[in-house]
Amino acid sequence: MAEKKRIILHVDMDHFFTAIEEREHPEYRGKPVIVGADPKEGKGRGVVSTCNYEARKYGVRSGMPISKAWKLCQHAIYLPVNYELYTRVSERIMAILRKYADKFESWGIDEAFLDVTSKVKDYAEAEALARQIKREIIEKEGLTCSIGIGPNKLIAKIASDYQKPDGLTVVREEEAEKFLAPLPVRKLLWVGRKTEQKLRAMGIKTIGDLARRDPTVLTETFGVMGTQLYLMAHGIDKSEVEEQRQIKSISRDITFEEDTSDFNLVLNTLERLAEEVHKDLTGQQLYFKTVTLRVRYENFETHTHSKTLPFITNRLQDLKKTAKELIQDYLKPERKIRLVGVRVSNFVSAEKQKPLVITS
DNA sequence: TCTGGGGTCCTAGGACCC
DNA sequence: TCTGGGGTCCTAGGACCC
Repeated sequence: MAEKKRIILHVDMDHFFTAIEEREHPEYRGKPVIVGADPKEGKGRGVVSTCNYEARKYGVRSGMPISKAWKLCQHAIYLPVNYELYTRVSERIMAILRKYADKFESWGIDEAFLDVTSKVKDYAEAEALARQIKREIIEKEGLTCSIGIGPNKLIAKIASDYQKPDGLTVVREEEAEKFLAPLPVRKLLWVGRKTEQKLRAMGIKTIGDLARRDPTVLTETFGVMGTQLYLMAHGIDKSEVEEQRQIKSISRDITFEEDTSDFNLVLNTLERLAEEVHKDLTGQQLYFKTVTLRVRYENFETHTHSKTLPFITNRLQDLKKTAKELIQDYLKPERKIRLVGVRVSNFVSAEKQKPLVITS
């Protein structure tokens, strides 16, 4: 017997951070709200994390430098990012979503994929299920979301973005190519600014343009990504909704308030970051082999330098010592530093490697 | 446009081993 | 002595996601 066709939902919370802030502070409603870096009267560093729809009317967008947001909308309510709060809300919402799915995959703090294949018999039932999910999130959390329904993750994701906020878009398998064709290539997963530019140079603007291209040419130009692009343009995506993804790395980095050539400050900051990474690491009961240091100079030139140890460890002293060794080459009096960061990776199961483990 | 922070995946070159 | 091929690991950089 043939496999039952999958039905996948993608749930995307509407302007999540600002929606939570508005819920906590009803007096903000109807006003432009921007969550992100401190604008400091237009001199602030960093970017907009999320903005509500009132702020978007002024041209403010997430990812935009906060100094530009300030120019566009000085009278907005500017708030710092309260991750602890958003994480708590996110965990409750994910718990709601999880129970509706055969397979569940969270995607960042405010999105999730649900494979509901065995829960519904057709798209009409899937739509009813989506309405029920939206109702429950409104009732329990007072927040709206947009949901896309499709035969795979790609279509579901693009569909959830199609009508916002509080949207619900259903795209059946037989409608998929027609639905995608007029959309700009940028809507596809993994097509960012650079790939969009490269495609545009080839005369490809819409997903339909892409679908008509010779797949071998795409593969020659983009490698593995080219094959993927061709399949996506035809609405094909075989990737599964994956329950638990394994952690591959843990990192912390920080941009200084001002670019600095104070190497004591840089080293002390690096120690602090190493301690935070270590705290996470022990919380997850992981052992690492590789340490990567990241430095960004004032001109935004960014370098990484990494070292793989000949043993696996979870010791803070190994992390600190290696990070400090790795940064030495980058401490140059004439080059001011904008950012430092440290990452651990190459995790090895402690069980398997017992004879080599060094513990504190 | 003067560009955060936490992640994943891919590529390409070189070292090293058989 | 001037030279293969396959496999794996490491390193640095870059694109992309939220």
